[in-house]
Amino acid sequence: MPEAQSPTRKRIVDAATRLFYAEGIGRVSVDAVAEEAGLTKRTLYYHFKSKDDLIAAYLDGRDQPNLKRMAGWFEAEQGGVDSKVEAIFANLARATRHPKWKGCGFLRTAAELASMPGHPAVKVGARHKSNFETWLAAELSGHHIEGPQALAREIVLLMDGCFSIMLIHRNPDYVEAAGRAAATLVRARMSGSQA
Amino acid sequence: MPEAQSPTRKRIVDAATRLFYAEGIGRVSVDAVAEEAGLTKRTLYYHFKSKDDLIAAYLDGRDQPNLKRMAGWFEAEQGGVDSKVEAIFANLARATRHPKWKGCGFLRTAAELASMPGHPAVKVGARHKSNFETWLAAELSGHHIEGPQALAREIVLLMDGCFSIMLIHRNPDYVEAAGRAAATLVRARMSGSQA
DNA sequence: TTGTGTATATTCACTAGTCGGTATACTTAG
DNA sequence: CTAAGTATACCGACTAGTGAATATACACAA
Repeated sequence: MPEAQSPTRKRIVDAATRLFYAEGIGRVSVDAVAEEAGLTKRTLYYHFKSKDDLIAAYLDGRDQPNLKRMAGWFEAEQGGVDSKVEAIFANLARATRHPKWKGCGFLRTAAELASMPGHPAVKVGARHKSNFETWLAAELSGHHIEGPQALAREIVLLMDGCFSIMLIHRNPDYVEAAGRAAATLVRARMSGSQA
Repeated sequence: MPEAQSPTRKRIVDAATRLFYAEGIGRVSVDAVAEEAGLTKRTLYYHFKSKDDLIAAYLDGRDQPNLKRMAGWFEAEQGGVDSKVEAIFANLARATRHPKWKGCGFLRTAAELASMPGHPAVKVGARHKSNFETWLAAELSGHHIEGPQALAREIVLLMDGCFSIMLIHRNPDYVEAAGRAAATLVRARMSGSQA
């Protein structure tokens, strides 16, 4: 029985994270992950019962870092809520320009597992996306916004639209456009506003 | 040299379409496509030079049918442009309830090929998405809408957000929410309107 | 009408390599 | 001595792609 917080386990997850994100879960073999981690496949299978298990662990490890990154962008912006939302997209547009950027790992994994809706990794992804939506709704509350939950969902849709379409067009203009649309939706729900 | 419109070639593309959409391009072998088409792998390789070539042909065959489906939904709605746009999402929400629905084939393929941005199938997908955006912008023009191109792009982002997030949550409420957001964005750009 | 050449289209059998997963044995720390 | 952890070596199944032979159909000459 392997320890949940074993350093070896962490090395495996780190290696899996690098490879799975860069190449996609279907294009990376367990052998490749083991080699990247500097150990043998048998050791990997001592710490994880299957590749599916490892995929879920990979996504689980990305949940909090991703949320903190988004929250950091949101909080760093000094303007109103609409500006804070738009700032997330502005930072995202910058991130997509990085050569190693390959979209959202959660969405890409869900796309690869579209024929297995109950896959544990998809459940981890669903939890992450819900976490983000809930966090955003909380941030939007108490700013004279009607329906912060509904607004958070609309913004999530725009953001995931960015992630997906960027893999097709590779054109950050789409992310900027999404940011403007998100700001429009925020202002449309601000009481006393007419645009 | 195989004919471009050979009936055998069509059988292969049809078989590939069924399997690739249902399982994903990475989870379907060339052998499986050949068997589904009722011929041998060697024959398949007579008509297509590689699996990548076949994947591109699969997506190319979905371009026009997909566009016509969207256009049909748009035109069938009797109300204003905002209602017509929302109708696309309403129909989409219904489509996502079908058990065989597995998201957008173009986006899923792009997600699987995220590490190969120049892949011919990704280019086919980019052309399809551009075709849709261009068609929508044309439909939005001439209805007292400011910036129909920018609006079409925002709607595309919401739609692709639906496709992606539905693979994670499998909850059609997201599609309905996207439809309402799209209608809001349309009305925000209608001259003389205050919402 | 018959025979022959040629291009298209299809099959069987195969390669060389990769896949996820495991049986077995060894090392090392308590 | 025991048990956790790691290594070597292997499994059967599957992978994309190919070599060589062959079936089919039609053009054209005798």
